[in-house]
Amino acid sequence: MGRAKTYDRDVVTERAMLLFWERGYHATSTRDLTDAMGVNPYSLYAEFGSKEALYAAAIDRYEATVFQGHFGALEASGASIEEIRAVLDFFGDMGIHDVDRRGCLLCNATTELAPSAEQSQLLSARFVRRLNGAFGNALGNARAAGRLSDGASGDGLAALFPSVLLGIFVMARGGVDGAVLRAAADQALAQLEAVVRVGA
Amino acid sequence: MGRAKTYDRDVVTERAMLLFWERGYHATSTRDLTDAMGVNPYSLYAEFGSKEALYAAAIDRYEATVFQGHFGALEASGASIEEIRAVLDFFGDMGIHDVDRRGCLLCNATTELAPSAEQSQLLSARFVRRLNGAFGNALGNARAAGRLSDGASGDGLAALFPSVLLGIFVMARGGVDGAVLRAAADQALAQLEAVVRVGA
DNA sequence: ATTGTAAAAGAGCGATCGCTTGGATATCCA
DNA sequence: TGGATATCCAAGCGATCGCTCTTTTACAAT
Repeated sequence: MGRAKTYDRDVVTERAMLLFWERGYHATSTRDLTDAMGVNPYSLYAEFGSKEALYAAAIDRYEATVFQGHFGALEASGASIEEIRAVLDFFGDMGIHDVDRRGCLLCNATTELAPSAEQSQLLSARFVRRLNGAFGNALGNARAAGRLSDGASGDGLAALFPSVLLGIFVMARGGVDGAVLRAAADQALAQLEAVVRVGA
Repeated sequence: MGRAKTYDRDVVTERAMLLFWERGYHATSTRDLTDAMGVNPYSLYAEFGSKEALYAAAIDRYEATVFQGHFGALEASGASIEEIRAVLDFFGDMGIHDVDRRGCLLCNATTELAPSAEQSQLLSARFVRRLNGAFGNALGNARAAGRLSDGASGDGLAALFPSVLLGIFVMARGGVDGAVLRAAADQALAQLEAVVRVGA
């Protein structure tokens, strides 16, 4: 039935994702993409249809792999305080981990393409809603387990933490001193401990 | 002495700033700029030198006018709790104010151009440092006036608030539901009230 | 081995990019 | 008012943009 493809869709999508992540949408040319993906222009358009569709595929892959890897634990049925601590602590060290200053692809995509594509609004809203829901789930579990102090609902923190993380993503991409990111994360962690019942 | 200019540098820089703010750097063509500025290509390059230099001029104007207008009060010698409340409350309504979803130009510039221009790192670092210093100034004044509770230094909040605001900027540009922005700002305000001595 | 078929390869499409140039025009000084 | 001079204006520069075509090549089914 004809010649077989010499590339793997997942592999080349991953490479495109990394390039978009590093440079952004407009600053990445199709020539850059074909070079990095090891695929010819014809194959790129036969496989994905357009640069914009390739970008969407890269975004989808990012959410299914990177985002899921970072926040999936918060969405689990057993997620609680420990998972929140781990996530906030991890991104407190983003200045160390993210040495090449890629930040977060979803955050970068939101700020670069917000006004033009109406679907990007859906993307951003879904992205933030998922972050919000992830923290809300973990905090809700903690509350149900009686691990939060009486007055605290956790809803406020479920709104605060995503915003803090977005700020950390921006600062990481901007090359801000890692100590500033660490301080922001530590303060968020302190707010968390303030509502956790002692000894729970 | 030759013909006089038919445009005002401040006026055309303002127009360029608004266009960059709305669309970003790469998505704004020089044709778009000359149209919006009401200036010919020759005049644009005679006045600014390059698209990149015009962008820098727009950034400078943004910091001197918009950013200064929003955060200048926090940097004043008399700034205290009231100024912090006002700023956080204002951006809690950013979903209402920023109907055309421009977000923050400095935040957008940080995420779009971070990896390419090394000077953008300086820009982002300066931008965040100024935000940090502004909140630190107001919190320091409040502490010196004995308005913070004994244990609280305010340093943690001076790191937290800029991060929360950056998150709000991203969400506003992404078209996220205004209630989410409001909730993040309210929680930040709650953290502030938690360290303010009652009746002070 | 032969043949049908789909992918690889690379030249190149029209359009637009940032930017420049030459002649027309308007303003300032003497 | 008469040059001198700097700005305006439109046309268009080479380069690159996203994308497509034709030819060549290699795999799969017979």
